[in-house]
Amino acid sequence: MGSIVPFQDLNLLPSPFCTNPTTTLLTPKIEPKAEPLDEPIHTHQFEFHHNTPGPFNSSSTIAFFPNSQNTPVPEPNFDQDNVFSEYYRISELFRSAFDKRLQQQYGDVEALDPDSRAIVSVNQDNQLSTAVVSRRKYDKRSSDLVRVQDLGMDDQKYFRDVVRKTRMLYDSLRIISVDEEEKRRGLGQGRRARGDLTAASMMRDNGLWLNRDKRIVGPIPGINIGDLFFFRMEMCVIGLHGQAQAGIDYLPGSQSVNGEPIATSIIVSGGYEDDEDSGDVIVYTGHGGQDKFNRQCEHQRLEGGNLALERSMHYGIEIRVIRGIKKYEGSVSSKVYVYDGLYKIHDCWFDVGKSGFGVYKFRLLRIDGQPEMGSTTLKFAETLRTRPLSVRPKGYLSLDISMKKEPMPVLCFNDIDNDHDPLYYEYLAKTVFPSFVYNLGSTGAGCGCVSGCTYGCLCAMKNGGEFAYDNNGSLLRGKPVIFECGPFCQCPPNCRNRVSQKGSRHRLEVFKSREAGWALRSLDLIHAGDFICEYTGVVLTMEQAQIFAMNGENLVYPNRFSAKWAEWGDLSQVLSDYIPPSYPSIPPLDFAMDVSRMRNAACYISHSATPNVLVQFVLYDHNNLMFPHIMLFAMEHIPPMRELSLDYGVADEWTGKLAICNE
DNA sequence: GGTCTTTCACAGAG
DNA sequence: CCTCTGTGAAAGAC
Repeated sequence: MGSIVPFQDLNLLPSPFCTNPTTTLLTPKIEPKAEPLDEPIHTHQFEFHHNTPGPFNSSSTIAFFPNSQNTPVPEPNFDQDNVFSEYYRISELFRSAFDKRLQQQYGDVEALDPDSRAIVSVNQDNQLSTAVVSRRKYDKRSSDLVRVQDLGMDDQKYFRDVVRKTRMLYDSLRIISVDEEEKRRGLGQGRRARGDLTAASMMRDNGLWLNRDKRIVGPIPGINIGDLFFFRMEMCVIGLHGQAQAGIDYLPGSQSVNGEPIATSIIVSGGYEDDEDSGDVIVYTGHGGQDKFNRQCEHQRLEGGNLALERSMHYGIEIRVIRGIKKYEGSVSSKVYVYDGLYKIHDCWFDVGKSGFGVYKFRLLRIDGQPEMGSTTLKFAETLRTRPLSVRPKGYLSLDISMKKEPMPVLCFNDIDNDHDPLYYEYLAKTVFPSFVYNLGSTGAGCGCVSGCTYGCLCAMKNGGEFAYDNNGSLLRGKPVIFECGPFCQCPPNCRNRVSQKGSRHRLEVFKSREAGWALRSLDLIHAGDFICEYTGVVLTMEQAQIFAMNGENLVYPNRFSAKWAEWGDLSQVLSDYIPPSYPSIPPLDFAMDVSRMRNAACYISHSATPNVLVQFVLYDHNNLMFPHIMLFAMEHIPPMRELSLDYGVADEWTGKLAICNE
């Protein structure tokens, strides 16, 4: 049995090597007008073991504070078979044991007197807890304050995947709903649809918002420092910040165990003139006292979020900080939000603001030992894009290894050793297929849209009656293969159905990292669904590939990439009657690619089981289904400077890295 | 449990 | 650039 983690001693940084995840239910049950916690709350700790696989694996420990102070705690007498795998069920169990309100709400819950500190006994078959869960509508946020820490690698991967899929669905819904709206009204007619709001409400109606069954203090599982968001609703959906507009998110006093509000996250967007933001130190202004033009017109009061921040300072509770940055290049919206990590509030005072009215101010200091702030990286990348040598005088081997074969430069950077390897390959901007590929199949079938393609054109029909991309060039729905307009079409080059054939729109950088060898990143932010680049090489038939393989060459086998395209734009989770458009089935791909002499930036992309890049097959310059182009799209918003990764679908022995790049 | 109020949105117009 | 406006939605307060 471990020890309970006192508030003051929290290890705030999940160690990647820690295999013993713990969740602490926080009940800041302090006597009214309590002094700061000089001594840890002394309690026994219960451990609740559960063996079924789930988000918390079998080594998980759930620790919690019993609800009051000094009564002796009986040693828990658990039946080891009473096991629950899902976190929320455990949460419900604790709630039923300690919360009389739940008993009033659900008469059939067998909740004991909270003061007895005994765990409610539950039927062997879990029927009680599932009954509670199914009856409970998660239309309101929970009042359980919880801290999740020390997640093991498996749990981190699990939550990262849940968050990624949720965000992917959100973005698909947002893009598709805007696209449908424009289809209905015509491009540029009237006010643009608020896809950010539509997507959020559809997901809420389907119970797909994350972390509503608990209020998380500290890090959100699956969210890393530096992660980007383009809409406030995006952060609501995953539970990073639950307010659609307000800057301070908090558990209200009316729901708190001791009646005091507790703040959990803030957004620093520059909406208050008295803010001072110097990165590690923030002077944050409380809310209130503004008129509708955001001008301070009266004194602020110590209530709501302001009081919550003060109470969080009192208890030493960490605050998530998200920064909003206006007009960042490449953003699909007017703002970019970046998660910058955890801060603690050190001071709170009432001050006279620039307006002459009284405002509350909070000095926050960033907690040490966290990864670099995402906003710092965003700013760094901004200068790197325009003047790379001013911030990095050493380390650049080339400012464009593509030698202008790509529309954007492909940089090459190494500041850790003398390896110049990427300079020695001929840069291949587009895959070239054997000539017979171009001769097979009907080559004359192009669309005749002389003044640009519209819905219903021949190429749209080939894609199941819709275009594969929206007007920003984002992938709408993944398909077995996408048919872009090509040389047989009459449409102009700016046609919306010619996204991937134009090459990368982002400044890519091949770089050497200590962990993964040569790798790839972007100096521009990449929006989820954006085209990144083609994966090029010299195409070999399988007969040729066998000879190459016998000579020890490592080849790329396109049919091995995991079929992540199927997850992109799959709306079956929110639309029960959603039937994916029917696609022509394509034959299994029967070729390999040699990248030992000619290659582009793509072959430096690292392997990951939770990748941020997906493969989508595309045809445009010929109609041979057996030989599509391998096109790469972003599966999530990728911040500048973050390493790109791809699921090569390779076996375990091929760990971490495509061997061909490190030969 | 409704209804009201507050809120560091968002996009487009001028 | 800025300011302003309409529409909008969540959630806390009462």
